[in-house]
Amino acid sequence: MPLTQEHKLRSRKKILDSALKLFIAHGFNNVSIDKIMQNVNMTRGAFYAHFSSKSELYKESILNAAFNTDLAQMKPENISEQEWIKKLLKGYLNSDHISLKSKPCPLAFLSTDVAVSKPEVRKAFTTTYINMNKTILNYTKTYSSCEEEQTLAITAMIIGGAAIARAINDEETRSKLLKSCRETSQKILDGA
Amino acid sequence: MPLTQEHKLRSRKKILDSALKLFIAHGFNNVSIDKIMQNVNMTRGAFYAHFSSKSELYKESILNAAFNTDLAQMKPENISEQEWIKKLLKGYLNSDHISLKSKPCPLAFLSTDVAVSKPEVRKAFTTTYINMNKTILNYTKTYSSCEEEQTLAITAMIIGGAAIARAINDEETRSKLLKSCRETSQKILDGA
DNA sequence: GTCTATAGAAAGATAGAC
DNA sequence: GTCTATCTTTCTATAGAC
Repeated sequence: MPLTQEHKLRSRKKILDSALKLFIAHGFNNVSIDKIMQNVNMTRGAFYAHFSSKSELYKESILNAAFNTDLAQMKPENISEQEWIKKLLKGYLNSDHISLKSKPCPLAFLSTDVAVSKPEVRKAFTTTYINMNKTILNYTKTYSSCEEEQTLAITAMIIGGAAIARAINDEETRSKLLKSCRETSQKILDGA
Repeated sequence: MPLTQEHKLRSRKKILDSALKLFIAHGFNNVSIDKIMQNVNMTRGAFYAHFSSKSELYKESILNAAFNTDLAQMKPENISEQEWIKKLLKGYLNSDHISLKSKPCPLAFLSTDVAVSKPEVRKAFTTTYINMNKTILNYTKTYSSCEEEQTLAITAMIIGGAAIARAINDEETRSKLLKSCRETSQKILDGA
């Protein structure tokens, strides 16, 4: 790969990571292209060498985020499917995730913005959501009678739980909510 | 009550309803004060006789919406608590609710916007969320061993389910998701 | 590929007339 | 209480130099 192209790809990746972080932290409309580019030490002009519009950036940053989540990584070989899912759930319904200290789930923190976005953005969100459920089902079906209905309900619960936990500003309610979602989702899986 | 004050209250209520509808349909930042006022046949100047800022309007429209939900109304005397909850769940996880044809739940359709809003807005959201759980628990505890943990998990599931259903643009996935949440939430309540 | 400069549009909030 | 007019800021996107 030529040096210039590799350089371009590195720039692109930096822009995508910066964009997602800012979109989640402040909302799509509250983040200007200027701020995103300043965050990676570039200027607004350079942006359009990578993306044709802010909306395209949004779509790409969602796909990039989905690719980076813990769930999208390979399961470590030394632990079981059941342990892996338990670990993932724990990491998801965790205050570090809610406060964006760990890799954020675009499904939990962007839903409102996505609902009013262009079709291409909603498509990226939809694909990410479907893949999340498929991946979880592939793990859970190896150790429980879990079917699609259960994974759809569980992902709704954990995505909803994370979204609410981030929106509310009462710490006691937040930790009760996260605990309830952790325990109830685990129960559904174990009992299924 | 003087005629002018009654008139003012009527105007205020119209603005609040218009605002909520538009905020949910297009997102907080995509709705200008101009559009909200045009929607009730008034101009931007009149807005500031009712609210000091767009953010205050947001807070008040969330509280107004919470007051108007089906859950906030009295249970009809001729049906049981269990039937009432079942009916409410059905109405919530319903395509009419997702497409905003029935009275929308601010918790499901505003979470991302609220998460990046001013403390007063998040406070209104938090109070609404806590009240939703209290109200549900008051009904469910009359017929099942349902406790706070179950209501927190169930509201996370239905709020999350509604939020995702609105964000995705695949009709088949949407109806599968809503059905799963309806059935699983019902099972948790009946089994609790 | 990245920069600076700028065009063009839109928004929140205020001032003053009626 | 509601109107019109305006100030001021901010944003997306483009143009052209290097």
